[in-house]
Amino acid sequence: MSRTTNESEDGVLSKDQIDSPLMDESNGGSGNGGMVLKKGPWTSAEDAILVEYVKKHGEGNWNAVQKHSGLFRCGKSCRLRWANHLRPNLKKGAFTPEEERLIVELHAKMGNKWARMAAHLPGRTDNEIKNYWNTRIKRRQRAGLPLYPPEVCLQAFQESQQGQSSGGINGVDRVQHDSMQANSFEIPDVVFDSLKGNGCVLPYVPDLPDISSGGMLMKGLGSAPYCGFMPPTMHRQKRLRESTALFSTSGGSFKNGFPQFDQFQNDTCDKVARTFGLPFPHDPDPTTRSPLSFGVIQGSHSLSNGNSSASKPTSGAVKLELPSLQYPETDLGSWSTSPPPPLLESIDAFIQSPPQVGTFEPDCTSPRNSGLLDALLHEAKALSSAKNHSSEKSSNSSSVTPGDVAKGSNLNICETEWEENRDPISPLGHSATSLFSECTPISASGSSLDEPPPAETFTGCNVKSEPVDQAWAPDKEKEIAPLMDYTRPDAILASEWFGNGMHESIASLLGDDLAAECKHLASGNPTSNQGLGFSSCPWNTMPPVCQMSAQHP
DNA sequence: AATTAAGCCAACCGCGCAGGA
DNA sequence: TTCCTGCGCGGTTGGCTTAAT
Repeated sequence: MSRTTNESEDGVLSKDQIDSPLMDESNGGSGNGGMVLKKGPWTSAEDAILVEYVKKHGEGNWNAVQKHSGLFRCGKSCRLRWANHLRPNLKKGAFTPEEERLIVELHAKMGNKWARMAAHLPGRTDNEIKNYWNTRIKRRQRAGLPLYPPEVCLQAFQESQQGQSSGGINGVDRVQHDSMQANSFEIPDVVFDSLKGNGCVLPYVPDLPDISSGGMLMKGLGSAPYCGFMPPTMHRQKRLRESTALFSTSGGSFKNGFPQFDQFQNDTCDKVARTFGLPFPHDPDPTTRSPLSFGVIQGSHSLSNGNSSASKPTSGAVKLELPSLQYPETDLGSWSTSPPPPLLESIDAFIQSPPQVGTFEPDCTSPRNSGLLDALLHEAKALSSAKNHSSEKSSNSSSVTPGDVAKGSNLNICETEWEENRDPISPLGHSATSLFSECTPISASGSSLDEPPPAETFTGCNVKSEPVDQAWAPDKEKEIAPLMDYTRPDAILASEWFGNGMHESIASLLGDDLAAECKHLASGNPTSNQGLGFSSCPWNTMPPVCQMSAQHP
């Protein structure tokens, strides 16, 4: 596994190596007494030295290694080498199917917490898992598959329902898990099964609207651990920490008492939601609803045709790991073939009776993230909730106005702009762009992952008000488009929540001009309760907003 | 056979946290 | 309280390997 190029079996460092560009001269300063540290691949000799050192002195105090062992490596490098390659009991080779499943489950639960995931996978390192996951994501994205197998989604969903009924994640009095540690680390080795019990994922699902609105709105594009879905401009790690800090510093509880781990869970939920098709809670058109429209659907073409699956490395084969798509019959089969019908039914029921956005406790939409806009909206919401909450739920459930349809083109333009302004692989990208790409393969002909259909045909702006272009993957589009929009940041604007006098509150915060704009947009919203998927009008405003929030530190 | 693209993985980098001085 | 150091984590990169053309 470990490549030891620059191998110099007989020595720690040759002069060439020391003089090589690999040597980190920048680190040769204070801590190293001007000594040049070597970079790059480790040699077996270095490994031996490090192993010997650890045997004598134990792990830790890595900076001392270089001082006492003669290795020209920085402490970090030593630690990394030890942890990833030299320490005993490391398991080498391809991940077994069990491990893969575990990783998926853990990731669904933890997000990009590689070290924590590694704790559940004896012999595996965080780096290994991370690499595996990233590769898997790429594969699945390319293949148009959902990141999480339906089973995981369903489990998560089921968990969420249980959790919702049992305690309410949104409860103010909910105990603040000390970050994820409480739930993720203490989880027994077995992972996902235990996940069922801790309700850690569950909370998210019901909160999807919140996620899509508050979370995304605030965070901009960044919610997903996803890992690869994160906008390059904003590191998730950073965001997570920031948001966590935000939560923790605000008295340990957000107004609604979202625990710190909510952020973490948000990630999970986000992922689960995406896998679900994200917007799953709202499918305004029952006719389009089907098991396939849930979860599997986005990638379901693959799943259903047995082409899915995540990497299914050949068991025991170290270097024989092939792209997951080459193992359709194995793992994929289990993931894709048969989501438990009962679960689907429950999901279906959930879809039929999704939590109305308007019914959200105001605090449920409180900023889980540290986005500026989110904070503003939340504040505005808090200000307005008292006077507006009860009376205006229906007022904004206005139907589509002609003007809305007329706006279609503009909206589409804006949507296009939005598409252009976001990272194609961001969580939002997943909900929209990714959906495009994921659906295209099945749809037909000329489409490819690289060539998503024009946004205009898929924006959802007109989905409800007028038939979409049926020429393009009609069925799939019907299923997905409505769902998709729900995941968009603008959905919140389209919701009752936003419409319920929110503009008034916003006016106090943003000024009349902005508020007027918001009001205008909100009033033009063709959907209200159920039409979250068709938040076409507000959509216009979102790109700049999201950009702002995304840029917000 | 040569070239190119994609996959994969080890290692590096930056950041933040915790503990101690 | 502030600063420093050590450490760990997560994201990214560089380069090797393999597959495809």
